[in-house]
Amino acid sequence: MFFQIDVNAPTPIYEQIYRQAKFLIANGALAPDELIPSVREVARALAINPQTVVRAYRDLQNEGVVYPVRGRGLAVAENAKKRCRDDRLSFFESEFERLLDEAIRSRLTPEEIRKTVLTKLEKTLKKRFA
Amino acid sequence: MFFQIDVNAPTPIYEQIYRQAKFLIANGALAPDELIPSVREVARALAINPQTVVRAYRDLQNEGVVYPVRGRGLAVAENAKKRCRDDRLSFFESEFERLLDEAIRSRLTPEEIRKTVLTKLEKTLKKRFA
Amino acid sequence: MFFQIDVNAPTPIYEQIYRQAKFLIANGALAPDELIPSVREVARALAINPQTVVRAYRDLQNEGVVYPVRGRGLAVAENAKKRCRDDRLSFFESEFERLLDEAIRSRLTPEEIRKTVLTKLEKTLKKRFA
Amino acid sequence: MFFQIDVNAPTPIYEQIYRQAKFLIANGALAPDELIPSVREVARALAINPQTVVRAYRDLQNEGVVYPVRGRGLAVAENAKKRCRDDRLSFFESEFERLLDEAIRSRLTPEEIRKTVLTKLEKTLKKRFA
DNA sequence: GTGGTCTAGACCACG
DNA sequence: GTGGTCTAGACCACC
Repeated sequence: MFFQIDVNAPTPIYEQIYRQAKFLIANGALAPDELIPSVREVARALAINPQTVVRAYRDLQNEGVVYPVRGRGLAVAENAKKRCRDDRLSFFESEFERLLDEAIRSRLTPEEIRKTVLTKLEKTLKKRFA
Repeated sequence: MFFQIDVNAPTPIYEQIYRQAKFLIANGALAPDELIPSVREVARALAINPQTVVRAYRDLQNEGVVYPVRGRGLAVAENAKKRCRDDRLSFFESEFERLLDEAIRSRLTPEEIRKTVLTKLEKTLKKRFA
Repeated sequence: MFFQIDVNAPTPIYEQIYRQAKFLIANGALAPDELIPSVREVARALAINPQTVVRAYRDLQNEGVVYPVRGRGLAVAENAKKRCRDDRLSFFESEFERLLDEAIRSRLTPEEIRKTVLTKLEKTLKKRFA
Repeated sequence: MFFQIDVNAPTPIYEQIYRQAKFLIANGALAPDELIPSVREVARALAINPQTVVRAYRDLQNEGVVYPVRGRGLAVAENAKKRCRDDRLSFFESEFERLLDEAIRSRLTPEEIRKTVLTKLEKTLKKRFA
């Protein structure tokens, strides 16, 4: 299945789906005019309520990333790839920035922050991409 | 005022106060047996609901970091400094780890993650500690 | 081809076909006892699902506007012309009325409504019948 | 109560609320930084399911027309008035245009269209604003 | 089969 | 008290 969700993550499930869909489009894994997996299919595969998927797909539609094909499903918009590409890192980047801001407000020193980030980063990447 | 909060941050206000109090204790800015600022004082200074401060202070009490002094307020516990020191980086570290996890689930490549983190890190530290 | 549909319009495709068929009959473009275009022909010409055409033709049959000719298709009923004539403007009229109702509920003033309608009306007619 | 809905209208209830909220903001009936009626309040007053109101309010938030005030409700954004003003007539205008387009596709003549619109317009305005 | 809307009710976080 | 999320299930329109 396309989507990998973590029901225990603080990020809402619908948002995880929403973001991953955009990433898949950016990657080209979902091509323009191609139908994305149906609401029911995703709900079944992830063992979640269809409404949760509906919510994610509605947000994608509101952004113009996908468009409805009557009676068939939702398809990737022509111009979606470029737009999703632009969003690609900005999610991650802005969340990382917020994290740094709060660390600074909490009086962590630049050295502490830098050391923690660099250590954790390499350790995690090593472990997850070993 | 001791605390610097950001009402627009996704982190609840009460948690921002809770964390910063612990950091201040770890730093020694709030010494053992010293009274911490009163609920009213904090609420007025930050222009927030007193209940929010109450909630933060309750969490601190539940952890044994502060203890009530009848009629006078809340004071820093004797053994609090050591305990807060241990927590010092763990908040930041664990949140950064969750962020990395989601980035990986979202199919960002190690290179993209590393580049984004390093760039943003230095840029932010430079700007905020210039 | 007789029918002109807009797959992006909010009006269902089958209803667009249904209405246009009735208008064509009212106009005399489709005469009594004349065969209307076959389901396959229409579906192919408009590049739509044959079931959609079937649905439109079923509605026409249910109203008695067309009748089946075994092995040949659907033909226009004798008394259809008069009946279609009566429906001619009522679709448009009733939809326009609903539109006005919602505009009023949305607090648009009579002046705003009148001005918008008159301007748009003349502009559109001019452009489309130039 | 602020909102007037028609449960029998083809327009979804949540969209009726969404639109009327924008109109009220454009009118100044809902001022910047003022709290809009709560989800529960609206649901009770209109005798509809709170989720339906939630849906409308979420759309307003996504557009940046209202913003959440933690624990208190949703407030009108500073720049919302201008934006809503711009949208004010465009809903009505674009729907009217779609209606005209379909009338033309249905082979109504310019004269028929003009006569129907003008008659219905004056009759409705007279009746509703008598 | 598809998505869209609505209802009903639960639980949570926040102030 | 507020909004946010999720579940469960119904009914509809469309193809």
